[in-house]
Amino acid sequence: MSKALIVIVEDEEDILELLEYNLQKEGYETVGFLNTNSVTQLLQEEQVDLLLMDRNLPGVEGSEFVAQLRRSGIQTPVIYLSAKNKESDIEEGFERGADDYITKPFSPKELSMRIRALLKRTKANFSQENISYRDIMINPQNREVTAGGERVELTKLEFDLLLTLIKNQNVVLDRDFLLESVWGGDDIYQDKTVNVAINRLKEKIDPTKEKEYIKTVRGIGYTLC
Amino acid sequence: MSKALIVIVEDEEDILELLEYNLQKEGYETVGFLNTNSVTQLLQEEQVDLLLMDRNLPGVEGSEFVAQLRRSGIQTPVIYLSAKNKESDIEEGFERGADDYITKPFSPKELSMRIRALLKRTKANFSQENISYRDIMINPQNREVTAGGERVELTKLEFDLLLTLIKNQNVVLDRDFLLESVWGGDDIYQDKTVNVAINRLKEKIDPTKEKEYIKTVRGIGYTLC
DNA sequence: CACGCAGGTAACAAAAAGGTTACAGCGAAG
DNA sequence: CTTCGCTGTAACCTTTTTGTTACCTGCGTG
Repeated sequence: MSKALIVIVEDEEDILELLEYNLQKEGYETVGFLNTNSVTQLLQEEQVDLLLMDRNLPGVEGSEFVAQLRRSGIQTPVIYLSAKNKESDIEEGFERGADDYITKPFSPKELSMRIRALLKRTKANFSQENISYRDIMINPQNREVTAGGERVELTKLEFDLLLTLIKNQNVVLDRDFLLESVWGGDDIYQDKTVNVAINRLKEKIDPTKEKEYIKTVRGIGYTLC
Repeated sequence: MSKALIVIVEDEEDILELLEYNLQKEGYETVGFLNTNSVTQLLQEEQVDLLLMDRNLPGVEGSEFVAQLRRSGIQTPVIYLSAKNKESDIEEGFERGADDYITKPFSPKELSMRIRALLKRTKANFSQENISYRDIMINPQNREVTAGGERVELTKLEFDLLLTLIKNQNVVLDRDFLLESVWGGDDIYQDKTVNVAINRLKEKIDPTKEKEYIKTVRGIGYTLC
């Protein structure tokens, strides 16, 4: 199991550094931000395990930011760090999607324990692994494919084809194998069917034909390697 | 969707009653104990969703009891209620398997929020929170739905369908899954049944067809993303 | 350098899939 | 007992996907 990735948003640079230092020492991978600007993007692109969030940020209120995240479907666990310790503040924090709420000043040790407790409960649930090859990323859960950062729309057949190619990267797959595993072995198809499907797939993931993801192996079939 | 079951261990009868009263008011099912004697048995036999644990029990120390539970493989989430608020005590509590640690005196409201936050992560279905997707808000308690601020009247089927779609947003749900989880796996239905139901749902939550909440994934099923 | 063959391309038609509407059976409410 | 609303099915239409065919391209060998 790889290191958990923790994103920290804290506007005071000293505190941010201290937090990062402590958490890295505990064996976490950390990314720090001084404001919320590019956090959303990171959360969408990377598998972030935990968000440590100062509530007293200049500009956007931390909890409002989290509420936005929740509305857009991002369920990353959140722990608030806050000097606001009025009961109503804490309530509001939880209402807006917090998983835990720690009031400053806090002991680094307690923070660490709370992080561990929360990760224990959540790490397992977020195990949607993305499969990838070079700059192609595939999310099997929602069947989204990006190539070179660009979103690519694939049909069912194309998606299935790409998936088996990527799952078997570095192996040359012959047409019979592909027909069997992608098309399903019952019906009878021609070998050419594979060629055409591969072609359509190539056209979509690499329209300019610069990347040459899929290599043709003459006389056998195709491979990603 | 049934109520979450919370077991409370607290030796002071007054406090125990107060806790039970508050939590039942929040819609939880509770079982109270004045000591740890028969708690283990209950945890093994029933599907208990949360254990609220006083640390200062006569006889066995609360955290020692939880440590034993963990050793015997019981992973029920635990929140400690404790007057012990020394840093070392809190650390020890977490080390011995706590998921959260609340120091007395605490506000009933904060306890309730922390319970909800923890259940959200451990038992997604018991969340009492409103679930939402974009500008659709759904209240599972009274089955009220609003889309774009407008109240929408849904039939039971439509509601259940929307709920599972929202709960699984960002995941493509195929028709078999939907038939299984919304219609119930016993009877046999046609795939087309899903199409028609989705259509009726679309018509109600987005009559003008501008929002396009529900995306069709050709060859697979539907998704909210 | 030319020939043959495997693979690429493009066009087309069949098939598959989804949307839409209508209708009938069923059960709940009155 | 009647009525009304919900829901599954069927029929029909539209759109998208995909297998096939025909033809072109280019590689590799003799």
